[in-house]
Amino acid sequence: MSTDRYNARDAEPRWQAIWNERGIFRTRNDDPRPKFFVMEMFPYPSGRIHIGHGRNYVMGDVLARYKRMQGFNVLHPMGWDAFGLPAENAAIERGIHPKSWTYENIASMKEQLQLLGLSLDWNREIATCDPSYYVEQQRIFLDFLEKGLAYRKESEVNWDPVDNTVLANEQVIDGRGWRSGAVVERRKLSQWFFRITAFAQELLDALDTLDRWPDKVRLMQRNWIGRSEGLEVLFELSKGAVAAAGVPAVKVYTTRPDTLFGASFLALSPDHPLTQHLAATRPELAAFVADCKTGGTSAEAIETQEKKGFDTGLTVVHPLDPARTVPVYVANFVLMDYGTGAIFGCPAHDQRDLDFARKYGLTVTPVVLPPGADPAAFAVGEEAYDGEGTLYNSQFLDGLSIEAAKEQVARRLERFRVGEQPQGMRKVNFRLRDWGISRQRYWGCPIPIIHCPSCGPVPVPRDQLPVQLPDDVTFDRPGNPLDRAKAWRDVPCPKCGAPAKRETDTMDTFVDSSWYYLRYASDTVERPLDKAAVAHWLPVDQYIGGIEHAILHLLYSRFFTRALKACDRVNVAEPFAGLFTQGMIVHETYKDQEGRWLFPEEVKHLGTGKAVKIDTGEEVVVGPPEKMSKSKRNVVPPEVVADTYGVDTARWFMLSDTPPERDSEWTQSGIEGAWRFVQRVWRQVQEAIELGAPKGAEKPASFDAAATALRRAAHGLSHQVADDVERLRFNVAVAHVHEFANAFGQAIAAARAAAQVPADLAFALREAAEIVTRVVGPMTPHLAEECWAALGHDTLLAEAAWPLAEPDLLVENTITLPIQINGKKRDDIVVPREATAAEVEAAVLAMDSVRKALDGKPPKRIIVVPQRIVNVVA
RNA sequence: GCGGGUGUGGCGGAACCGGUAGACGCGACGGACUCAAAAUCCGUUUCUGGUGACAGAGUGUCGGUUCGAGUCCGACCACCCGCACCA
Repeated sequence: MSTDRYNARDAEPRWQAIWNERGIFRTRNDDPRPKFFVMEMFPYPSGRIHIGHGRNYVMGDVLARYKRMQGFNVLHPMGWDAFGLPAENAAIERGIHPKSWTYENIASMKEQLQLLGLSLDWNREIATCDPSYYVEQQRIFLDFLEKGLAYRKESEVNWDPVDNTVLANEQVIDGRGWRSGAVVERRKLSQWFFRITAFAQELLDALDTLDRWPDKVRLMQRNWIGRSEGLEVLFELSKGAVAAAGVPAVKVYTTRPDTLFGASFLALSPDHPLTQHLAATRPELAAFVADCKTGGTSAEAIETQEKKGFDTGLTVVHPLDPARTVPVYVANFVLMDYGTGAIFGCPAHDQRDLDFARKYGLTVTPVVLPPGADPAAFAVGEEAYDGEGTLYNSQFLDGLSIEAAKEQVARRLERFRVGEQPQGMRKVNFRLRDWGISRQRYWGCPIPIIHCPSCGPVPVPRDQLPVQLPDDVTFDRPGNPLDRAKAWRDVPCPKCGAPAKRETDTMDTFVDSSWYYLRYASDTVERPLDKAAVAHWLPVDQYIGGIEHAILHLLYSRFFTRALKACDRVNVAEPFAGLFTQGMIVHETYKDQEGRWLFPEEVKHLGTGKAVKIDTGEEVVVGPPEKMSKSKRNVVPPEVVADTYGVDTARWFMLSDTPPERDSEWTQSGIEGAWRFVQRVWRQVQEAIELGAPKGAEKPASFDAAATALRRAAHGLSHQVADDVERLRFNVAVAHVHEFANAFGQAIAAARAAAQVPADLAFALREAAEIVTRVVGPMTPHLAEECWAALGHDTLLAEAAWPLAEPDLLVENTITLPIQINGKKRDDIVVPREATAAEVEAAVLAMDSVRKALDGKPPKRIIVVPQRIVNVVA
């Protein structure tokens, strides 16, 4: 018996060097084979990576290697999402220039990634902070500008009044600036926007075509786009109020016109023109509006703040009942950029309106009666009723369903006139807002615009692109260094030549990641966005990344391809045909008695669930598994795993046990189990070489039961693992390989026990070794190369074909059916595969156990599900 | 606050379209090999009762549909993710 261990530390670098030398993962655009484009979401170069980062790259790599074996021309690229806030924070905190910080991180992360043995085409590597990348992004911006897909408008930012700087949402903590601690204000700035709303309907409709996306992601996008059909309704101001308001009517948007008779107030956004008009002469309202401006701009901050209102004293006339008037409030929860910036409140049927009405003592009139409720007794307490029902308390709507009432109200108000306008207008609204891309920061793609006092914003002429970031900047003061970079900023207007200033805002980093997959398609720097290459490679066949990008990144990318298509730059609308969202790797956390975080390598587990610090023996507090993070020290560096067990072990472990879409826990015992299995595969292949037939031996004419069982197991393995990998069920693929190894082990033991190995078994052993080596190839590629070479091949396994299963070996001739009596399993029966339901029924009724259960009586019912189950109802 | 998800043995999890719950692995226990150990191999391992054959219970909780529910429906509980300037 060969007792040699598989030496990963020797084999892994050796095979990686050979793959590199032969350039086998380099992809050519003119390769005639069918294409397969697989990519993982590119990383932000934050520093060192930990093993938690590796999971999605390994999953993508398994698929890439598998598809290569299936004969595809695979594109599997990698790049760096290299612009962003952390680089500037490093500059502020440690005085390192964002550029050198970023490129140093890229260098070390690249080294770590290469360690994982990923079959990437590094020739197509990109970094979004590189001018050769962002020059094209600036061209795209100008294309969008020409097509009206980019424009400028006012929009609010988080403003830190002490540091005099704009804050990101994550820099606002409990409504205060993270560095200054000052209460944050919302302040308006003129900013650039991409008109994603122009595609709102199309982005919504096309979700139905994305059948290889998770349903939950499509649902999240659908809700985010938030299409609603409603009615815009004009509320005329009461006679005495028109003068004060300066306008004859207020327009509100509602999706529930059926509840109009339940209206008890109108609420205006603090930013509504009428609010602004009134506040100009009423200091107490101005103060209320100013108060509404404190706190962050995030939806979470706005929606969780206390609901507050201000009674303007004005009233409006009810559109369907001129005898009634309704008070007008200003409320902090009404958003100016959704609908018309004004709503009517129907407290009985909307929880937020109800809370507001209770707080300010407004009437609550139910107008929708739940099915079966008594109209005399039904009342709304602390919970609004938003279910189905019948209209009442609503004059001409009484007795109608909600849908019918909506229709009646719309028809009637469309006929009414307020001045020249119809009082009601049907309107489709989207929750989706245009995408604000301006960032008041240095480390991002410069927006190629020059602001001229007389010509306004002027595009930078295309022959002057890229507008490169100046290197000579300082981070010693808060604010955007580009505002202070005079030599860079002050330029003549391209139109009139007068002194002008560059746009100092840079682009949102989501812009960078909205088209990088298109850049990968091109194999030349000269044409970073190459229409023909995009037509060849897109859509991405399989995109793999975290669920945290379910909405923004993926929606922005879907918008980008459409916008680029409108500019005639590409021909593809949907960028990602297949999407997979993988879970994170989590790890236990450890704290010593003083509450300091400890690294896993400082801790030793005792059998009892307790753990101690290795050097002191002090007991350690073991916390639940959490996302790996530097701050909690629950990280495992890939180098350490590679040095101790080898990369293939780490890859195998990452694919094992946990379904890939779920969070997976990294454990020491798990990695040791993976290491044992890697060794087991190696040993079994060695033994099969020793006991089996030589390479190229002739196939025997027949196989006995033992040899056939092994052949069934091996051929079944290749069939099942292919299916598992296609469906990205890597944990099940791993289980199938384990199952095979158990069968392989028995066959090897049988061969070893025989005086002389029979020819059919010898052939089957050899065949099994050849099959399992190729099947594990995508998952443990270095081990597989080593086995492949040991089997006598002088080709690379990475370039071998997937083993084709013989169909005859995949079907069983007999089937074991479970027998249930009254839904409980009581027995089994073995029947021929092609037995009819009637034959099965007869056989079942003849069984002792069934006869006993029936006790001489005929069964009430008997259900035979062919090839599945039999249920006898006694 | 709004939107989305997850929940199965001691642990990670499997179970296809409603059809044998617990595949496979980890851990634990027992055995073989060994002078011994490591490594390896074999066996047992959901819970309760029983020496045993076996019986009963069991997929977060409560209820429903069905011949049959981890799977479908309703209500609830716990935890996780996103919310437009983190990436």
